[in-house]
Amino acid sequence: MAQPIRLHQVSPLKASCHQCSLSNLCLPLAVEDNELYRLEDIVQQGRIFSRGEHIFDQSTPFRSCFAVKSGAIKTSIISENGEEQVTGFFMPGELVGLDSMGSKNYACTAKALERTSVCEFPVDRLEELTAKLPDLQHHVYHLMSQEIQGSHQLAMLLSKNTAEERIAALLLSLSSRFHRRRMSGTNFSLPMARNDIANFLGLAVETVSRVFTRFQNQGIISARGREVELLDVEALQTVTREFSRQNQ
Amino acid sequence: MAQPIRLHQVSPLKASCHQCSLSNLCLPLAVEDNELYRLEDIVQQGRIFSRGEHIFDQSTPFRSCFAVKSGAIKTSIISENGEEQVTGFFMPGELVGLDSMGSKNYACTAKALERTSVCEFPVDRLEELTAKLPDLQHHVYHLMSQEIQGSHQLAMLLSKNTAEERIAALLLSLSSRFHRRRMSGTNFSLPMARNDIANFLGLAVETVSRVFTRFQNQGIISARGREVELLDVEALQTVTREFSRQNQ
DNA sequence: GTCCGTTATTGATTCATGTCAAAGCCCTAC
DNA sequence: GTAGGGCTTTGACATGAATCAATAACGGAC
Repeated sequence: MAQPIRLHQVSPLKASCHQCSLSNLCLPLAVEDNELYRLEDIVQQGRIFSRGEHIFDQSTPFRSCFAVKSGAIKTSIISENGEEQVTGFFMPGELVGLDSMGSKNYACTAKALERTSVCEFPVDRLEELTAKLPDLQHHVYHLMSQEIQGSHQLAMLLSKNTAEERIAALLLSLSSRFHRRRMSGTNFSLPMARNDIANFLGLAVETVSRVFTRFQNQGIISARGREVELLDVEALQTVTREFSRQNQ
Repeated sequence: MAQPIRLHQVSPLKASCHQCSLSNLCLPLAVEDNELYRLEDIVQQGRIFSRGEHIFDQSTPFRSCFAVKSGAIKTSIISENGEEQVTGFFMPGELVGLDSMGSKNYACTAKALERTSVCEFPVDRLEELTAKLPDLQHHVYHLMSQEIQGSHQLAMLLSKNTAEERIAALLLSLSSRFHRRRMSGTNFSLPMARNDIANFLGLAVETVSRVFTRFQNQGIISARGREVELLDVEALQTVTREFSRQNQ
């Protein structure tokens, strides 16, 4: 279908959502094709962060949300006494920073787990745009509610489930997120270290390590470092009995 | 200051945010006086629920958010295998249902902990209104992000803190929420049963009970059933070292 | 006021997971 | 290619909180 020609040229600083392979996962998902230029107007092509770099931290004034384009990000909160709690992992197509909406500073710290590129959505402009595009507003509400639900699901996992159940749940969650991007859901490489997994799931690193080897001995998975293969998804689902709804 | 007379009469079904004592905590907080009638236009005076009644559950189609007017509500998610996880307690002035925004059904079950009255905000109309009132939209984003943050804080509490720390944190959170309503922050009655506290904090009831008596023996609190007095807030804060930021 | 079901407390024991300690592995940088 | 530091694994042991079990207190209904 021929699109009417728009006078909005793609500048080097502007992202082209039209051409982005993640447009069916990211915000463009909720914007009509003929309105997409409005989103492109406000998006800024973010820079590339190398592994370990901070995208922002809890002392940064909150300006923007970030969509992951490639790579992966972990977010965590750090308490007064310096303890860290990993609150999430963000993969391509996912939006980081929603937990800070309406706050003065970011509510968490975001760190690139690997070489990562992002698109930046300045919130003041995003809020203007969501007021104009009801579908987009609805979608942002939806994304935020998803994040609340995911976090509640995590709380449930933390308070009710064993180490094995937690890890099975995480593996399945990652699996479905890879799958959504049309990548293998059974053969992938973990973007995060054991340490991050442990912290996220409220476990000691040693426990994570032990569960991985246990799963391996049972033939459920096969793992070498960050390389993982899910050999028996059924078995993992049996272990879990929950967390399934976390990603829609 | 004289307000221009509005032709919007207060019908029995409509709430009067103007006269509501909670207007400085609830949504009216983010609406200019001269726009308040718009909010009143969409609010429905909800009915009164008696203790134990469901406001909605996970099979109810999502239609509305509810503001607590009096009483208290607990929300929880119930997993496939029937396990319950209490996800929050809502006191007067607080908004229930944000975790379901954009979903087909409610994401949780809401139950009145005591005789409770609510105001109802149908979401379709609320979304229309937030598109028209930028401040209100901003506030809703803010409330949702607060809920994400609170839930992350809970996850941290669950994964990093001892039973004593969790309970101290909850007591302080309740204290500050009572205080915000200009009620005593040191002398109040818990709206929820020990069981709900236990479930929320990922503990066994027995543990909650034991910690209560321990705190009592240490002279930190004094408790008789649901009646609680905080005798040494400092001590509680020392126990906690976190969770403080949970309520703004 | 009294009865009965629910909720709370207290005690004894068990167990999953944390902690401490020590190798081993891998990956990067020189 | 090799050296170094950071991750990861594995083992031994300690422990906080769960579980099981029983009693006690409460609170609503009649």
